[in-house]
Amino acid sequence: MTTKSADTRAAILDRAVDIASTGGLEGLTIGRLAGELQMSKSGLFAHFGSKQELQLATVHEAARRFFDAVVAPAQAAPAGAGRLRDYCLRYVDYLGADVFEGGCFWSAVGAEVDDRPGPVRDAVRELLRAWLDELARHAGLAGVPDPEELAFEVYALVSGANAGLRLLGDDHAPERARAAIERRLPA
Amino acid sequence: MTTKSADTRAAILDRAVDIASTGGLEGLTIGRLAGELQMSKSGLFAHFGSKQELQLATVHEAARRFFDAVVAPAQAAPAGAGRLRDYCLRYVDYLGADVFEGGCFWSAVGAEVDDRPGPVRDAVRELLRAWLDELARHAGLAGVPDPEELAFEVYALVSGANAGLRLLGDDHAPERARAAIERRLPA
DNA sequence: AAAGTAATAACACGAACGTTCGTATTATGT
DNA sequence: ACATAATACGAACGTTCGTGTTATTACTTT
Repeated sequence: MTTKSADTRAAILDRAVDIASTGGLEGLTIGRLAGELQMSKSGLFAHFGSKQELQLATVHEAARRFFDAVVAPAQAAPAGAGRLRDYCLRYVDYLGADVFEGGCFWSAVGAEVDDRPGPVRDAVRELLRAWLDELARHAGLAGVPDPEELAFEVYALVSGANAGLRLLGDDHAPERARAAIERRLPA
Repeated sequence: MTTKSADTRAAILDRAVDIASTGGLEGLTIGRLAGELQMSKSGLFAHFGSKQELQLATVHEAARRFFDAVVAPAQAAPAGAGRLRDYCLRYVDYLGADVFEGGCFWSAVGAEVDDRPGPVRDAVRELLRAWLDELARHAGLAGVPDPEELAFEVYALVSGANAGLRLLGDDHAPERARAAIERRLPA
């Protein structure tokens, strides 16, 4: 059963994720969110109880989107080198796929929360680490000597491509990242 | 001649850069800055006339610090491969050198302004591009096939190391970046 | 030492922030 | 149909934001 409340909550988070991907969790204000969704601040607020809960819910919703866009579709590929390559390709492609309105959610939010201790930072950190672990796991299965080093490099290159795309307006930044990753992947 | 006003302004910007490196330009509020420096909001405000001017001055002061820590000391090395290597080493080292209180200023601020058009974003963009151009220039002198690709990769890896350091708390992230860069540099 | 200028402080403003409260409306279950 | 919960609303709270205006201190220069 899909209750009314759940629908509203989903609509709120759907918009919240895009707002946060552009303006960060700081730009995600309850007033703005309520305005865009044409509902009252208090009505919206009641769904979460606090700003922090809204932020946490937004982060987890973003993780769901990332999972659907990058992780899930790659499950068809065989574990190890194949899955690793599939992950990497989709990881780069996701930058240009408008999964989030403001580019990579994690790049936008990561730099924002890294010096702000608390549950929100912990959630972002844990989700990112889980993703890197998953990359490293399949690199390990593929026989890569230092799987964590490879996971780090892939993450850095994709994040750099997002910055190149968003900040510098360099349209072939993703292609640069793809080239670097391709050169790094096991044959 | 060093007037009183210039000294105060320098002290303000000195603190402003560190605040912005932690909380971003959004966390750099006039009230907080005035409080930490034990002066009135209006007295501080008079030095800049607007928040945007304060932000621009802060960005340029950050550029000066980066220049002093990374660019200037490398001028001793010979142009080309030598300078490129020196740049890269200092670029990585600067992450752990506490040049900014909150890690890499450009990582903190870049993701924040990338979706916010205006003079501040333009300034950050131009400064970053100048740095990448300088890296690429010496890569070109060193005979690297695709100098801009190399500059991009170095930038991505250092930015990634900052994220690893700050967000994940991974202390050997810089070493990972160093290893990747070393492997990439011309012999 | 006095006059004049530059720098800082004090105070107030409108707007937006997160949050709380009481009330009205809409769905649900009997 | 009616009772009861779930959901949304509007208004207001206290705080902080950036930005002015007006006064007072602190420096410079004669």
